[in-house]
Amino acid sequence: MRDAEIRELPQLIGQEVRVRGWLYNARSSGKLRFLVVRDGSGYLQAVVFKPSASETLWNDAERLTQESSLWVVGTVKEDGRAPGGVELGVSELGIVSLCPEYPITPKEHGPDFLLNNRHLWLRSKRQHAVMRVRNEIVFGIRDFFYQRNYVNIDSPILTPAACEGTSTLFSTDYFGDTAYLSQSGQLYLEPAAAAHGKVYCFGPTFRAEKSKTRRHLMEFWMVEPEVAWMHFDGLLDLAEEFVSSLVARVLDRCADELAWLERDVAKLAPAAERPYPRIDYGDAVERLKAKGFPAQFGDDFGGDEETALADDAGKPTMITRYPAAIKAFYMEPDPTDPARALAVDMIAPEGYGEIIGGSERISSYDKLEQRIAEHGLPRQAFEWYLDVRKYGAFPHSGFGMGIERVVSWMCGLSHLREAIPYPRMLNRLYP
RNA sequence: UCCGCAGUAGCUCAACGGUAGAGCGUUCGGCUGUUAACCGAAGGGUUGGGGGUUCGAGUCCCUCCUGCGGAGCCA
Repeated sequence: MRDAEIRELPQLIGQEVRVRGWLYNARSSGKLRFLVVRDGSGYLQAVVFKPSASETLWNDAERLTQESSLWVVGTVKEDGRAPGGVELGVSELGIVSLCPEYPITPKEHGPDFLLNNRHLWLRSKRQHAVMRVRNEIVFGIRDFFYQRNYVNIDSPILTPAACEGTSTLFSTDYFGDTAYLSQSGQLYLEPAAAAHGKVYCFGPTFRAEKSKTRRHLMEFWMVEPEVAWMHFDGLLDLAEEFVSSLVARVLDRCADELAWLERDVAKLAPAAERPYPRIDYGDAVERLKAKGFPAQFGDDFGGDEETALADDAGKPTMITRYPAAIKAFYMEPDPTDPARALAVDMIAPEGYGEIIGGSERISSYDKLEQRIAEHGLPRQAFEWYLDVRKYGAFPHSGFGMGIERVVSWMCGLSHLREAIPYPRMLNRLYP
C-alpha cells in the first residue's frame, strides 16, 4: 500500500492507496457517506458504505467536520457518478485533527470577510486555481528568460532614495538613516545590463500611493527585463513575444484552472497570437476623440480610455511614443520628435489596463544629466546611475510588467486582490 | 484627498415608521449513490458607535467609525 496524491489516482485504478488531506465537504445518504477530500493536488470523493464498514469507521466518517485533516485508505475505483470519474472505497479512516466550526462555508461570502480570512480562503477551490495560474506565469517568466540566456539579477528592496522620484514611497529606519522600499528595480538593473547584456529582475515592489481601485495594490510583484544594444522596435517585439508566450503557456497548461474560474478562454486566446496592435500615441488620442472621449494631446489616458483602446482589437495593445512630459526622466527622446519619448504601454483587453510600461533608455551622459536637473532630482543620488553612461555608454531598453495584473487578466478576476496570496491594500495589512 | 454606495444571526441577505426573518453553517433526527444533496427539528440578535425626531426607529435626521466601488497616481 502506498501514499498517493489525488491527481495521480486515475492511474491507480484497482490499487489500495492512502490519501492524506482535508475534508472539503461531506454528504450523506442513509447508509452512505460521501467525503470530499482535498489534498492540494485535487479533489477526491471518498465513499464509506455502512454495511461494510466497522462501527468505528462509520462513526468517524459521521464525526468529520469541514476542513478536518484526515487520511483514508481504500481501493481506487472508476465510477462515472463521482466527480472526476474516480472515487475511493474507504476501508480505513484516520482523523488527524477534528476541525471546529470553519468560518468559510460552501456558500457566498463578502470580500471583507474573505480578506480577513485570507489565510483560510487560500484553501478554497477558486483561490487554489488562481495560485496555480500565478505559479505557471511566474515559472513561465523565468523559463522565457532562461531559454533566451537572460541572467536574473535582482535589485535591492531597501534603497537610499526614490528611483523615479514620482510615486510616494514607504520609508523605514535604517540604523538612523531613512531607507525606502523599492518602487522599481530598473535603475539598478541598467548597470547589470552592462555586465551581462541581457538581464532581468523579479521581485516585490512597493507604492505608498493611496490608490483605492481594483487595479492597485501597495505591494505587488514586477518583472523587469533590461537589454543592452536593444532599441525601441526591438523592445516592442520583446514585449509582444513575452506576453503572447505566457498566454499560450497558461492556455496550454492551466486549462483545468481556467475552467474552474469560468474564464472565457475565447476572449483570452487571441492574445496568444502575434502581432499585437501598435498605436502611436497621437493616433490613440485621435481615436479616443472619435469615440467621444475628452482626450487631449499631452494627457495621459484614464482607465476607461485604456479599455476602449485595447478592446478595439480584443488583444493586448501597445501605445507608443508618449509625450516626454508625462513620462519618466530616463526615457530616450524620439529622434524624429524630441517632445516625444520612446516609451510604450501595453494595455490588456477586457478592462485590465496597463500591464507593461517600458522604454528605450537615455544612453547619453549629457542628456541624462540634463533630464535629472529638469526634473529637480538630487543629482548626488544619481551619480552611480550616471556612471552607466560615463563608463562605456550603450543603447539599451527595458520594460516592467506587473504580475498581479497579468494573473488577474488571465484568470478573469474582478479584483487584483485575488491575484496575490496576501494582498497589501489601503487599510489592509492583515493577515 | 474627493465623489457615490453599504454596515441586521458565524456567513450571505430580507423586513411600508408598528411583534427581528430566510438560506447556508452548527447540533439532533431521517434517507443505499450524493454532486453547493435533500427532508424535519433545535439553538443562534446590544440591527457598526454616539446623539436627535417620534406614542413608537433596523427604517427618518446629525455625527463618528469601518468596508466597498470610482477619480487622481500608477504596474
